[in-house]
Amino acid sequence: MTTSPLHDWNLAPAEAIALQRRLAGRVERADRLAEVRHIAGVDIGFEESGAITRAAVVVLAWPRGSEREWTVVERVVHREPTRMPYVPGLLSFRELPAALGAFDELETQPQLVMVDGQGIAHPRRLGVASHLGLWLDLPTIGVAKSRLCGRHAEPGPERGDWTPLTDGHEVIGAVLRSRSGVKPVFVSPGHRISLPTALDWVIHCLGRTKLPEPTRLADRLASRRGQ
DNA sequence: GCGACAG
DNA sequence: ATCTTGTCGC
Repeated sequence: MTTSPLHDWNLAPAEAIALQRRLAGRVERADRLAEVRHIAGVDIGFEESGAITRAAVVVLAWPRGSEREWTVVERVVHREPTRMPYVPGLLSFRELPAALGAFDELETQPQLVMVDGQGIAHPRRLGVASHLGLWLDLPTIGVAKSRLCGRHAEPGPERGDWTPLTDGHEVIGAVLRSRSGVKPVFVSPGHRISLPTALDWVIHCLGRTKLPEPTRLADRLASRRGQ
C-alpha cells in the first residue's frame, strides 16, 4: 500500500476534528493557478442503500467551444464500500476516499476542480473542497446547494447577484444567485484560490441551470441519472 | 438546555 | 445523500 500524503481515513470524530484544525492552516486562500485548460467537477452518490459510495469526476475543456458548447474530455466513476456515516462538519472523511479513487483513475490533469460542498465556509475552515485541494495540491472551489455555517443577506434576484457569506467579521464565501427564481448556491474558496476568482470561475461555468456545468455533470453521473 | 447541521 | 409522480411554468 502507499503512504498517505496527509493522513489515513479511519478516525474517530474527535481525531478528525483535531486533524481539520491542523490541515486548515495549510489551506492557501490566495490565487495560485496555472493556465486553465481543463476543469474537473466532482460529486458523490450512493448505491445499495448507502453501502457503496460512488464517486464521479467529469473533466471539461476550457475555453469551451462556443457560448453553450462544452466538450467533455473525460469521465470516471469509482465505487468502493462506504466507511463513515454522514456527520455535519466531517463530510470529507466520508466522501474523499472514493473521490480520490476516482482521481487516481483519471488520465487528464485538471488545473481547477469544482466540488459539490463547501470550501472554507466550514466551522473549522476545512470543507470537503479544501480538504480535496490540499490532498491533490490543486486549486479547488466549493459549490454547495445549501449553507453549513455563516450568515448572509438574501442576494438580488438576477443571475450573478451575490452577497457575502460571513462568520463574525470574516468573509468565508458568497451566496450566489446562479439562476433567477431559484435558491442561491454557496460558493467558497477550496484551496489555492481567492473568493473573487472562485466566483468568476463559477459564473463563467454557469449555463441555464442552477449548478455550474462541471458540478452539474458530475452530479448526474454520481447519481447514475446521467448518461 | 435548545436549535442548526454541506451530502 | 436517498425514497419517488405528477405538475406548474418558461
